Amino acid sequence: MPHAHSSSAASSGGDDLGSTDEIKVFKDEGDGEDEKRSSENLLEEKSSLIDWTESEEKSGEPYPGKLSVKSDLSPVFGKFEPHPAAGFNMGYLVAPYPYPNGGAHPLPVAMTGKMGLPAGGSLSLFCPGGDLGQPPPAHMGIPPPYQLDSKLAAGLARTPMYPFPGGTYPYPMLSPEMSQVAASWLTYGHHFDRHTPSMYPISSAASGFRSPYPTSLPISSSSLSSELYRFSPTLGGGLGLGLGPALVPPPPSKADLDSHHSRYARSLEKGNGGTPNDKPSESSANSNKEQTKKPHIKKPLNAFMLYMKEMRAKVVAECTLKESAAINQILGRRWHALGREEQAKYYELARRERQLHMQLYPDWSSRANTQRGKKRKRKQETTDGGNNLKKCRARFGLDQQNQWCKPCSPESSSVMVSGGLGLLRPEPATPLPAASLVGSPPREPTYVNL
DNA sequence: GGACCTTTGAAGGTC
DNA sequence: GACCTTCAAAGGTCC
Repeated sequence: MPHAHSSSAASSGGDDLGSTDEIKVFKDEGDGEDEKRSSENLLEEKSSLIDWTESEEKSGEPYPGKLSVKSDLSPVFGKFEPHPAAGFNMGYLVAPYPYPNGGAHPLPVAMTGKMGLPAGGSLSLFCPGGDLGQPPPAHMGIPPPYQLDSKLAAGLARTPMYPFPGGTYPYPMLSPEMSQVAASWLTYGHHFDRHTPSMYPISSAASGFRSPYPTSLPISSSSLSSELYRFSPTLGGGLGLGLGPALVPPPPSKADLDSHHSRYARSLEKGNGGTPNDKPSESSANSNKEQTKKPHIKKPLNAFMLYMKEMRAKVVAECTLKESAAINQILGRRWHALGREEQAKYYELARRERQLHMQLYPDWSSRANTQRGKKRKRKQETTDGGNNLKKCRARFGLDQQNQWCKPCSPESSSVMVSGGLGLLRPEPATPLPAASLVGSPPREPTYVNL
């Protein structure tokens, strides 16, 4: 069976930064030795980065690591080198890293941009008056660099699911304390994150990778070596990038990883139909039982998820919001407002997450993950009014009820328009008539042409 | 307790 | 190749 990651990535063109070529490099240059490179080596290199990060903070010296900016991408992908970008920690980048075009990304970058703030430091784009108070740009997003041109040419955009009628955002405005927080961000500049107290039990050895993210998951070397260990950007995939709790664990020992890998390899082999060495006497019932016990290896986080993980806490504090749906919409806008280079950092991080995930779980596939997942989200769209009500309201918003399907229309049903879904925005002053509604709405495309 | 909401992106399946 | 579906995170809400 071909490798799920490399095959799909190569066939689909990859997700970022010209990964098609990169994957090709990965496969072509892999003489076996590099591909067998163990994760503990990676983690050791992370440790060196940690050490360097701490020293850099004192001396201001650039990362003296193995990699320099090269026009050739192969070192990054093919050999999984400790990338200087791994020093991108707590809101500042510590070294240049290569881009597909061979160029170097000058770093550090302005943190106002990283935070989705205007370069001038104005608070106008904060959620109370900026993020949500302005209509989304015609071009909602900055696609990954590898597809930027094509998407721009296509004029693709995503329609927001949470409309804010009248260009106003109904959530509480920036509180005084949060104004201070916001101001402190601007004041602290590119090291703003280090002022955010970490809630993680980070060892002193890893303290160079401070994390602003709260977590309830105590991370220890023992937990890493347990069966409960699962891939997460916060657990080992982060390369110490400061994007979440998973990115800042103390490196597990070699024994831990050996044990972990071997157990997982066996687990995954069984889960994927077994190996020639599997005992044929194993009953299907036992197999199913074991399967249910297998830890769920989650997908590596994509660029936006990494961005959300990093920025969520700030948005929550800034907007005094807790509803993730609303927060995610804010983050979605901020994501689109990010500069191309800023986004590229997250695409780079996401790529590394996937690379590490591939190395840790070479037999993992999203397909198997879906089949064996604990939950199955997002029921298929049904024709019942209740479900469509949620869909239409969420999809089009209360100010675009003319686009609701007939069952959802307030004129054709007795369903209350306001109330019910707590996440929905307040009813507009003058609801649009539910005219020209015929049948159910078409399945919404992810993007719409403008 | 679990589905749902919301966001973007990755991956895999289908046609 | 286009399109569709699911799942990653997150926490409030609803059933």
